Amino acid sequence: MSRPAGKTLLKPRKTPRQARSGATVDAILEAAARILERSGFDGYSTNAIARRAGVSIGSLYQYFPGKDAITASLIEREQDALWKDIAGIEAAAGGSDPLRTLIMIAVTHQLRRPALARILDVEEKRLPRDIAPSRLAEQLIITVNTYVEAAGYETDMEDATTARDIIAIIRGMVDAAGQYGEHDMQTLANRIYRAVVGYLSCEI
Amino acid sequence: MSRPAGKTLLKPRKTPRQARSGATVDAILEAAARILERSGFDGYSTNAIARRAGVSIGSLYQYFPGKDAITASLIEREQDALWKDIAGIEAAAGGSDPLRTLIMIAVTHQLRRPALARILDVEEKRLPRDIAPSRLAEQLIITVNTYVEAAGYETDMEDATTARDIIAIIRGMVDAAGQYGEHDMQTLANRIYRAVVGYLSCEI
DNA sequence: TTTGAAAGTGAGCGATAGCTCATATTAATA
DNA sequence: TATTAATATGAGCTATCGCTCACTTTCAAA
Repeated sequence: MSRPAGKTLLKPRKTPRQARSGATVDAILEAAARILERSGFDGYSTNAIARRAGVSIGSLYQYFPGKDAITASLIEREQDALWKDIAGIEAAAGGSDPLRTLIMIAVTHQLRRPALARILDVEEKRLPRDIAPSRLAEQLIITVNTYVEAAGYETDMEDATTARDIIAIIRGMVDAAGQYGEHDMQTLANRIYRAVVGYLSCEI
Repeated sequence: MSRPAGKTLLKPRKTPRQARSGATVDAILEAAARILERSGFDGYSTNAIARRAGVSIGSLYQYFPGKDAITASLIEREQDALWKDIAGIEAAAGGSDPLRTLIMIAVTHQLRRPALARILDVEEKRLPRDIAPSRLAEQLIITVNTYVEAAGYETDMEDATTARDIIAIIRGMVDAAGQYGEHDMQTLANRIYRAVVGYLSCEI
């Protein structure tokens, strides 16, 4: 329970050099994910994570400086996967509507492991600013801004209000859908698309 | 840390009969609120709550069966205040646009104590279903449905998808605004209104 | 092989959390 | 004023948590 000052580090203290240690880190992260999505914060302890990963508590602390670091790494892992998909949009030519594709990716991602995604969203907000991953948020704003302008709508590149609003709309609707156990991704994506386009078009 | 089965009660174990005990309960709730909005979950312990409330830990447990019950009561307190404002809309004639009024109320409420509101939103999702207050959600859906139909838009009263989407949009945008430290309520309310009306009007 | 670094182990420490209960105080009732 | 129910107290119990460290095992380079 002790949380001395200067202890909130994000990065693993040791970088895996051999294959087996990489597997250990993966096992720890996956164990943490499974505990979180099955029982929430109850039972989400470092000892429980190590036990479920089939790894000793000592090994866990060889790679993570603290419990929050595990959660942060987990968030980063999911965000990287999401960002990888999003970054693929540009590669896949500009044939279809990139905004629509973006929404579909967000929906797909959130509904793949809904319980985990939702609890990580919550935990991300709870984590101290200096430990929580934040790259995704900035990258997303830029990307959304680009797509919105490409679609012919005006935006304010400076304060990025429009992009932030759109992201807030998507996140809000996708989160709610996960909460209510929705599973029809197409329908959900359509509704979100309506909200976003409606917001951009509305001239009241 | 023990959390035996059957211990997750929502209601205070004892109902205050004298004035002073009512004051005790209020002091506990306000102390919990202050701790939460000032330092988040760090330091949000029953002992700390009692100390800040100027009340003994024993008194705290006379009225609350556990820590979660305090948080739940706090959420309920805020939701009741919000609902009281919303219920006042109908009383205040149907002169202006009720949807717009509803949005303004939500914005005002969230930005009055933004840190507290945001952390309670998070905690509400984290709390076990059987202990978290849920009346507001149901009431809100009905109200929003009514306003939307009064404004001339079609809705599906059964699955309440439209109402839920609108609530998700409002919550998402208001939460994000609180996160980014926005304080201009009028501007924010206008943007949310655009999103909601846009969603309702968009025919894609 | 030898050898040293990398990886892995787990008993157990210090801290603190949630919570109880025997007791004291206060306020309403007779 | 005497009685009793309501309210308040806080030392301290137990459980568990995050985490350390002295130690063993495994692997790969020499």
